[in-house]
Amino acid sequence: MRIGEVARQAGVSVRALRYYEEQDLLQAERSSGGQRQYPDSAVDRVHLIQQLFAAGLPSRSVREVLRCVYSGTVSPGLLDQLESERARISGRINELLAARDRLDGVIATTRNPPPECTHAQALDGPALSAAPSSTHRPAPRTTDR
Amino acid sequence: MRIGEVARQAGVSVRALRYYEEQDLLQAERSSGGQRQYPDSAVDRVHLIQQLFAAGLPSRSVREVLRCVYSGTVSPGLLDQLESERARISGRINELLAARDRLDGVIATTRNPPPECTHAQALDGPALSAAPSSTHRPAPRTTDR
DNA sequence: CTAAAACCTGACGTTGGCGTGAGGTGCAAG
DNA sequence: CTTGCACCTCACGCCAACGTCAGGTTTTAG
Repeated sequence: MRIGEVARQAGVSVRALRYYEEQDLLQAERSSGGQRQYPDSAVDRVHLIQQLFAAGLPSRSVREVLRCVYSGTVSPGLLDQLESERARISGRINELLAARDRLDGVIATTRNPPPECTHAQALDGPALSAAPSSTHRPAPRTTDR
Repeated sequence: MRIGEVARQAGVSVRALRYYEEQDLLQAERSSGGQRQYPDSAVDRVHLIQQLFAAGLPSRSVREVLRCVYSGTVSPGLLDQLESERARISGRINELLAARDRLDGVIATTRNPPPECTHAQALDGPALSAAPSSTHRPAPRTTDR
């Protein structure tokens, strides 16, 4: 399989695949003419890479995870690193949930403005239902299992 | 209130506050000597800005949201834009949930490697329980309400 | 055999939210 | 007055995952 086909099947750009090789995330054989040759499994591997990138892992971490998954060897300290990555992801999810709730408040306010805003404009504080609380959110619902 | 105090209370850098002004997200009066003067409400406003940035909104969108929230005026098309931002956030959350599940699979495999990997190394496909499916994930649980 | 895809290797550009000096000013205290 | 800290305005640096152009080679279709 050549690079263009892998790119199509995996839904990424050719440039991305070359970048993955440069970052040592995805190896390829070379044909006599110097062109990259991939096994079919490369497509799945690229999917995994994409998901890990989507999770916000840096390429260094992705590299280690890939080594672990595809070789069965466990480098020391990797587990701790994975756990901390997991924690970061959970934290990020909670951030996004909070932000989405906040945005929902704004949307609701926008959709039907409350009477207190119909006549009074340019309040110097946010008196809308989007309600920025003074110090700290109560951390409504978490997602950490 | 001067810039350093706002920065401390809001937990951001002075540089960030100046950047917000440059991006027209946070205005400030100036003292006779040219120093920025903020009302107390600026701290909450900065919190809101931070949350919107955390949600991945670009500064242009943040600017519009702020105008809406703090003035009560609804610019045309803003609602659609907010909805699409919300959708993006939800999509991002689902990506992260999927990635976290994937990572959990890797972690489980790492913690106690399955027998099939104890003797066979260098499988050309991922036969581990992290299990990259061939084409498309079934989109397990969504978070869009 | 030839033209057109598809591929190759550099190498520079992009994007955003700031970090980080450099070099100068405002302001309250001693 | 002068020390010293907080503040000011440029303006370049950064990081990551590629996009993109340039200029040349390999492979494939006819």
